[in-house]
Amino acid sequence: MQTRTTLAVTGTDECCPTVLSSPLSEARAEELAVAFSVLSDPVRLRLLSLLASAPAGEACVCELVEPLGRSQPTVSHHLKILADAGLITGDKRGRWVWYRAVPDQLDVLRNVLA
Amino acid sequence: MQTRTTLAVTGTDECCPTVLSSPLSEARAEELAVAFSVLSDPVRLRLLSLLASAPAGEACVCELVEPLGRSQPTVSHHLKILADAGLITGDKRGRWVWYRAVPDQLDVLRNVLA
DNA sequence: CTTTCATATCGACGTTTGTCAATGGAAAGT
DNA sequence: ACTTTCCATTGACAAACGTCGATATGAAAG
Repeated sequence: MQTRTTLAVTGTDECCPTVLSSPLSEARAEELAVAFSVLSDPVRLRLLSLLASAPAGEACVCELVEPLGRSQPTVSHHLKILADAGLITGDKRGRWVWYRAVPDQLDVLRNVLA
Repeated sequence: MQTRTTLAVTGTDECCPTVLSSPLSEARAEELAVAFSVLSDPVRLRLLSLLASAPAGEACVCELVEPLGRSQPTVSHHLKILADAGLITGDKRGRWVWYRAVPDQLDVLRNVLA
């Protein structure tokens, strides 16, 4: 089951509350913690950067396994986590699935740290 | 043992490589993953925001335990993790230890997500 | 229709993490 | 000195996580 859990762009009532601007609610803190936990793995960070700098901005799984030095199931596992977080998207074409980075969610997280 | 592990501001040779601008080295990815893992806990995120918006920008541990709903050892544990990451600093005055947020490291992480 | 290939899912295992009760240590009050 | 108060450390435990081998799915090729 794909549980796409993107991030709320802003808080409840204010414009752009950041981590340092106002006390986080318990729910918002939990939400942000989950978002940052997606970035707290070296394999996922390298996946993001590999996809962003891949030719045409996309790559299939078979091209990612070897440079990461992890098994194919492990790479597939991390791709799913990134996709569920809205950081990448996968497009199945023929036998291959082409993944590409989606910068929007990263921007949201970046603004939270302002 | 206090292992202060702040983050390298830039990469090896380029000016300001971000996650999406160039493929991360294995070492850099590991370094960033550790940094983001500090932010991947709701208690630590709330600690950061509570300290930032506290009167005079600082608070003692005794003022943090109750709003967080965690035990005093647990709060102390998270404060240590934040301090080791360079995100906060503690200042012992009398019987109290006053913590305050240090925004510099957050800026570094924010730039990485650009 | 069988085979082959690319990817996803499952099951299991060892490691890491968050949590608290109990304890230790330091500083101030009595 | 003795007690209190504030904070850090220790030890133990359950839950979450990263990893891989085995297997399932699904699409193209022969």
